[in-house]
Amino acid sequence: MVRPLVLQAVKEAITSAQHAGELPSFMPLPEIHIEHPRQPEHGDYATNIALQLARTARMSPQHIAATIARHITSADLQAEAVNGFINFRLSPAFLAAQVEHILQQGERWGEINLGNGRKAQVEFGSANPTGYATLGTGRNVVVGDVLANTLAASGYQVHREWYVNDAGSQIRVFGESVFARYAQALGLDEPMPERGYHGDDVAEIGRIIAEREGERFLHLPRAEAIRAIAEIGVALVMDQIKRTMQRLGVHYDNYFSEKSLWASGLGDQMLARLQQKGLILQHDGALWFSEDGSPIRSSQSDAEETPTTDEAGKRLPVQAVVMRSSQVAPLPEERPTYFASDIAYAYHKVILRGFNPAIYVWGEDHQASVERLYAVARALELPEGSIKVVIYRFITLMRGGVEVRMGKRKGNALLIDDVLDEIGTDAFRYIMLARSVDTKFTFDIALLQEQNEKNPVYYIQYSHARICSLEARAVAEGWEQDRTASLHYTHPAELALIRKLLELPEVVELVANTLQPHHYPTYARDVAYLFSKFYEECRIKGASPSTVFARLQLARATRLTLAKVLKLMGLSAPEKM
RNA sequence: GCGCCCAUAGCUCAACUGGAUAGAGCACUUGACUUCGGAUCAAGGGGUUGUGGGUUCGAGUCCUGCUGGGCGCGCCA
Repeated sequence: MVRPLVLQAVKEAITSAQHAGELPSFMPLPEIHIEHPRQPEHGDYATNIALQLARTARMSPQHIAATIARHITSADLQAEAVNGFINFRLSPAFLAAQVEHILQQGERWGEINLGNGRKAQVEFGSANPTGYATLGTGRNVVVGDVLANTLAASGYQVHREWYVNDAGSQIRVFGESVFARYAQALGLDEPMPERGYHGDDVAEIGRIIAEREGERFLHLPRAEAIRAIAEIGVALVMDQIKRTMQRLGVHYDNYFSEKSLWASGLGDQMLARLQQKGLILQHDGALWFSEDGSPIRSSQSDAEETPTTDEAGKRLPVQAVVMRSSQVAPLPEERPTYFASDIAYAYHKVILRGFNPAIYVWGEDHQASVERLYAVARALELPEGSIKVVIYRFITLMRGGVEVRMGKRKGNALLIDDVLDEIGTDAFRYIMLARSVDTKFTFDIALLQEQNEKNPVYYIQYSHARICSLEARAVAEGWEQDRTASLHYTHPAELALIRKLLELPEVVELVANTLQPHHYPTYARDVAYLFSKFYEECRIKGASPSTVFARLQLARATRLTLAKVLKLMGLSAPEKM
């Protein structure tokens, strides 16, 4: 990576200036930021360190910048002090050497080492197994998958997991819904349950069970039949979800059952541990987790919303139910709350399996759970920073210019499979990635086909295919007469392209640190654009032997870069289109 | 009522986490190949970054008031 080299040069220059008595000693030296200036005439990298030091040094920023710039000795970096900034320009020789470096790295180009081989997990998808995977889950899955790719490219050993919420009353309601559809498929007039799941997917599952299993569940006691059918239904839903994930190009290492946390006894074990710490309290017949053991503030069902902050706006300790009372939940298996399972699950991830970080990808409807999860992490004394939650904003679905409120129970949710039928995996993934997770975006199904043809993903893939074709042609027609010439680049389009290529590891680092994958599409488009410009302005065929070689090498380095960023996004890098 | 998030070009979004003249795509206007893939390239119009204050050398970015929107605050899942 280039950035650390610049950083090192700045540090050395400051030290050198201090030895020369031209700068005072700064105790402590503030963090030095090396950034890419927006304006190309400001160079390849820049730092504002002089502006930051001006106050403590009691010198003008201009003077400090000039002093530091004077002490930059690296031959690769040309330093210039302007307006208190220090701008750096990479020498053409250095840029040429970097092209060779990229080619040497090959498929590993762009990878960095933040993890040192540590185990990391990304848990994503994890939609309730009460229906097929929907559009909202699509955003979750693609974001999670790309974060996993990024950690894998950052020196982590990455584990991908889907959490199957196969416990609780929702499964009973789902079972009742499937049972009704099953009975209807067999010609009976069975009504759907209150708050049932009305989607076509649930109806399909009812039909499948009717076909495979016949009438045998009609002869069982109702509760028993529903339990059995719920189990079969969940399995069928998960089968379909797995097929959808395969279409999306996502490979999970594990599907983790919520129920297993209680079957293994880990759930109760964790509650006992927290109880010993005095953090589990009984209240109105239910068991509560109280972050600091303070009395339960409220549980009155007719009360206003329970405040989460006090009058001064300070966050109140987290309190939440872990075990429902027998009055509310007569069935023992429906007593543990989601939150109770989350406690055991977090422990299982971080302590039993050693994932650090364990990253959760959650929709914005789970934002209230984030503070709770962090409180649990503290209570269980999980290592600081081992739990990280990414919250993404919902997708607004438009049908014919009208907003549609999607709901699994209502049965009007748009399925991933249906969208994939329309536009394919690459376009779908690109759409899901191109926006910051903090932005809610609208998905207009009427404009889908029309907009799909203009999807920037094709522009990026086209560049890749074009380079492949270019290389093949160069070989076939014997363009390269001299493969030993030293690389030399002078054309602005060449230099601009090389500079952009060199940013790849920085982009990987940025995504790894911010957990925001939308930087890849932006970057990939920039690379493709600069390549097109280079391609237009710098002819290869017919140039001098050393130029042909240098430009083909640059094209190859571009292909490696595009292939890598496409791979990070989980997109195909076609050789022909 | 309280909390989290969002508001940037006609539309969809960026802006490397406080830097220098806020950038792309789409749409619109105009131009460019008898040579490497036209799914391309070049040029142009389009902005008081919702709004009022504040912090500082410097704010789309941080704090704060307001406006509009999304989500949440349950012994739902």
